[in-house]
Amino acid sequence: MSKELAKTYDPQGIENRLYQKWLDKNYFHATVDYDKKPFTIVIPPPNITGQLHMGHALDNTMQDILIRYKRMQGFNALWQPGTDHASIATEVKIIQKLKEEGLTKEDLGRDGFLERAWEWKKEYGERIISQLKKLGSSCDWERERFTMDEGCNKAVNEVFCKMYEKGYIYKGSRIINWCPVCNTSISDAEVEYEEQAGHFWHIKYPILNDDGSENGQYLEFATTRPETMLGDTAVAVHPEDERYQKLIGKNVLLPIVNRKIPIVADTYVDREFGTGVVKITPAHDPNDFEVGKRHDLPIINIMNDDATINANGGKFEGMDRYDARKAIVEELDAMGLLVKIEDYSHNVGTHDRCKTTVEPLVKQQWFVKMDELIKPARDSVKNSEIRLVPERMDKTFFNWTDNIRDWCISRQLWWGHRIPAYYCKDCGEVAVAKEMPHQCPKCGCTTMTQDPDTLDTWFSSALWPFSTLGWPENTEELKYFYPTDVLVTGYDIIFFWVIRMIFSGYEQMGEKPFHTVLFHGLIRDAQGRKMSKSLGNGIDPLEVIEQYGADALRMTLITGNAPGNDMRFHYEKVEANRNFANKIWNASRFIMMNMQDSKVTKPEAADLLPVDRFILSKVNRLIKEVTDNMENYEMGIAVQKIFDFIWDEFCDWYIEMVKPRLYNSDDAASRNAALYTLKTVLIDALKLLHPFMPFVTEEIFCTLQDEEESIMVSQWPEYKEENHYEADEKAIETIKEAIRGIRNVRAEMNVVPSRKTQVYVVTTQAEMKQIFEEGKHFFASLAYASEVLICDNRDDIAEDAVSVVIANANIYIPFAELVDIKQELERLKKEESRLEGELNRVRGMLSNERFISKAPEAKIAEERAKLEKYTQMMDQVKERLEQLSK
RNA sequence: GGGGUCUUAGCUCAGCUGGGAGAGCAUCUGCCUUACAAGCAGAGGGUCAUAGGUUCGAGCCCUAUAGGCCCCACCA
Repeated sequence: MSKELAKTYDPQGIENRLYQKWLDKNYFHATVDYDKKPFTIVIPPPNITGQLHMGHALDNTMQDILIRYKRMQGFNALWQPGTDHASIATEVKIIQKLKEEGLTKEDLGRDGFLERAWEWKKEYGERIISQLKKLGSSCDWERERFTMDEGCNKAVNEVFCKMYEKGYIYKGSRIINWCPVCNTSISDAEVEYEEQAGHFWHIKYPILNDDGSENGQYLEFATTRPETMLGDTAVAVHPEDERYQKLIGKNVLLPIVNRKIPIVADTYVDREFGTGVVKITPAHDPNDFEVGKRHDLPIINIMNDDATINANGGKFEGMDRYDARKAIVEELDAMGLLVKIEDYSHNVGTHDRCKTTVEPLVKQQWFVKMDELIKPARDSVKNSEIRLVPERMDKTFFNWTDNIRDWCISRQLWWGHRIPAYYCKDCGEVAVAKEMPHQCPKCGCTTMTQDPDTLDTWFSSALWPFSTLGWPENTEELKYFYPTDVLVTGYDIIFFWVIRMIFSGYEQMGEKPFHTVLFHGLIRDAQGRKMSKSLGNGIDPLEVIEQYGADALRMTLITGNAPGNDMRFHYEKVEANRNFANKIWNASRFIMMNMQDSKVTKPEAADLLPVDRFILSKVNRLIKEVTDNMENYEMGIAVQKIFDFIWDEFCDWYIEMVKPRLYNSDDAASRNAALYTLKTVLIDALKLLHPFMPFVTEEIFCTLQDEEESIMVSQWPEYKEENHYEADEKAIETIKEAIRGIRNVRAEMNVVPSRKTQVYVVTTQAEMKQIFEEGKHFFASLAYASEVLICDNRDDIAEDAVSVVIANANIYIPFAELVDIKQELERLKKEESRLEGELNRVRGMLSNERFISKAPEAKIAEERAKLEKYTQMMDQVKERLEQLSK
């Protein structure tokens, strides 16, 4: 009846075939169905620039685990997939490609460039999707979306117009971060600070008399950016700084430029730092910009967009910022105004994409006003409407929400959502509208032009949880699947994305976008370094899949990892998990081999032996624990338990214990009971494992029982009180302990492995007698016993027999010619001191009045039971020692 | 400057609300036992960073110290 399985598990071939089957059966597709509860995850859309990397692999494995788990639990599970246009990242890549062809984007023009971009999207968007499929991701591919598709575009325009009308979006001239290489503004979140060695130039400006003549005194200060002096419009001191009280309100002469600039007083200046004097360049420093606003200082921009000096820089016009710096320092030196140069290490802002030093510039840009919008987002986490896992991420979250600044959303790029603002050529009126107005709302002329800028790529991803469900249309999907359930992502994009989705959800939908955010960490290389292209230490998940299978990779990424923690990637771990897949494979193969010529039926309760109930009880307990762990997003713990159960409890113990019954066809009822138990437990274990290792579990499941079409639509196992067999678990644990003891002794005594030995169990306890009576046959197959005798005393057993002591029983193995009394004495002494330690601990606890009065009763009872057990064991060891010492 | 986090077996890491220290890999010993040598059986190995405190009881909670990593802020 059952099909044959190959001797070793070979993921190649199997994985692709099964994935295709799932697609063909349409299992991943979720439709609105009010009879079922929805469970929804929206994918963090991968960029169309990239290939699948380990971070994606982890992120998507976690999502797939949750989705598969919930789907098996009967939820209407929707995993909403899609890709991100990644405006700047993609644009940079396309420009690079054009450069190889000797072209610039200007050569192509805006339309030509966009055409190329869409070609890029098609090619690389498909590639990343196909890579996600290799992982086993059970996304609803029929619903695949793209951040720049028609619907998302509509959502973006809708939000932009709505927020503009409400005053949340405004255009303003403010200081922003400018990337002179990418030629665009960027948001604060895109600036990375890095420590760089630089210099501190100490410079002095001549102080002027009221009549404009130099008074011969100087004001000294230090700067890391001397070239910006061309745009200085003041120097500032602290208002309470006694040294400079008299100078406040006077002027200094800006050298080279020969401009008279005032000395202003502002609390921004730190009196303790340097000379307590700061040059103020409102156009090129965010802090100076603020000072300038307070004192109504002119803003003199001295730089072009490519970071060369502009006409305001006089003779330095056209020079690069660093060349100008050199020239200006030289000139100041020649004028005697350079006091000294110090080495100085400071943080320099760089663009996270291209690592170019950003230039703060004052420009007209579009902004989102954040102070009001952020409130519901902050409250949602504060009052646990949205739960961050792990909890510590709350602090990171609040750190951002409490210090938020307005979000610069316009980008001087072509690839992205074009800003829906239109300008009248004649009167300059600005009209923000979803469609280009045919005429100017103010002067009525018909020449309106659209704002050339595009939006920050995160503007559209912020809308992702609802735009993908059809918003702004009021779709059935939106009503049914929104709010979504869990968002799974890396902690590195909490500011870029998570926070922005949350406030967008509240603002646009009036409701949170998800109730839980499950964070994961970074995957590092074996040395703990970040995987990066420049280091060349990246590991390609597709190669790992190719070599070891997707299941092994998925296990590797989940095992032994807690939410939000970084992890290192070791091939040894992948290998161990590949071996695990093979282990299950072979265990299943073994079971199927034995089922081949018999029809397995549900046995009578009386036919189940204690060992059967033991494993049924164990798997029942496992079901409960794993389900609890899954509910708490403790995937690493859950999968570890499944791993241990399958390998240790099921394979190494249960299967070994029932082998004799399988080989003995005389007792058909017992054989059937064993087979039934094997099959039942295996199926439950496979189900629990399926979300983690979808392929191998599916292949076995389908081979094992032809009637079921797929494990992924089977039902998640449930804990059942009637499957809990406390006494049988205890009995089999006792037998296991005895077997381990005998094996241990045999190994230590170097008994020839194949040599059979007699085993005597001495106990006067009725309960123990029964346990051993029922379990004595296990000693033959698992502990090389030729014969097991259960007796009340050791009178008839050879004096030099070796003993194994377990609670309430003493096991003797006579090794007449082998045993070394001295060695055995040593062993027993070791055991004695171990028990001594345990007894001391337990007695200490129980004799502590405060423990008795304060500890929970269950704990006290537990310790009392231990005391009894250890006391008995100790008595036996002592008795044994006495006999041997005679 | 502010915040977070880590320090547990040789290595990489688990350890959920405090109640007798775990896994994988590596090492050592013995086994090709008819599911699996990608395997089986056995063993060694840890004052859980340090010092205090809370508690009947601390790897876990609190404080301080040392070292590592990360995030935010950016005193020119």
